[in-house]
Amino acid sequence: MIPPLIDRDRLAVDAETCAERLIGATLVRTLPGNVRISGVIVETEAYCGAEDRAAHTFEGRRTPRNESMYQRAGTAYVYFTYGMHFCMNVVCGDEGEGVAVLLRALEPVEGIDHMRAHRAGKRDPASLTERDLCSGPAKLCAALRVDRDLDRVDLLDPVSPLTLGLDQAVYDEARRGGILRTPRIGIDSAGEPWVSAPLRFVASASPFV
DNA sequence: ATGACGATTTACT
DNA sequence: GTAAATCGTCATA
Repeated sequence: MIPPLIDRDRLAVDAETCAERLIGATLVRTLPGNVRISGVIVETEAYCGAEDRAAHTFEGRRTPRNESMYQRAGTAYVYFTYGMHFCMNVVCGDEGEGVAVLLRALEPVEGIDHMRAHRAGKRDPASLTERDLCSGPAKLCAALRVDRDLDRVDLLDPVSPLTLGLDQAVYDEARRGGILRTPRIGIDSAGEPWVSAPLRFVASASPFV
């Protein structure tokens, strides 16, 4: 079924609140040929803007790359890293604030065979377990074929090729086991207090992280 | 113009 | 556990 879009007001809050709130929401990718690929968000990280040493917008840095992070809540911020991977964020807060939530893992729902094909690359698609399809920020982008073309897309516009939905039953089920908070991953050079700040959120019951 | 460095993943020892 | 892959971006000059 098609989940209704999330309300923009629900996203126009601080990154920490938004990151917690996005656990259980559904990310939907639409490809040419009526192909739908979707999954439920089970792991997120908050990036808190100018004050956050680990954020791309630290000290108000504004460049062509991170421009979309300053757009209104509900905008996608997709960036290229390590010369080979894409990662995606959901912009939150107020327009011009530069705060966002990194999506780190999904529970695959629709288009699982397409995910396999997109993630396999040179490998045998059948060798990938379902748990391995979207369990990482760059993995989920590969699985849903999210790349730089989707940077700056409005995730709350129903005609966008990438949207954010909220099905109440799915949402509740994903959050049933509770939500765990831990420090963020891969930001070791950011220094304290940011390295140990508990800004990563995980659906504790999920095997898909 | 140049160089250092990633909000990572994968394969290999 | 360790290391390679791989290149756009950004700060410095």
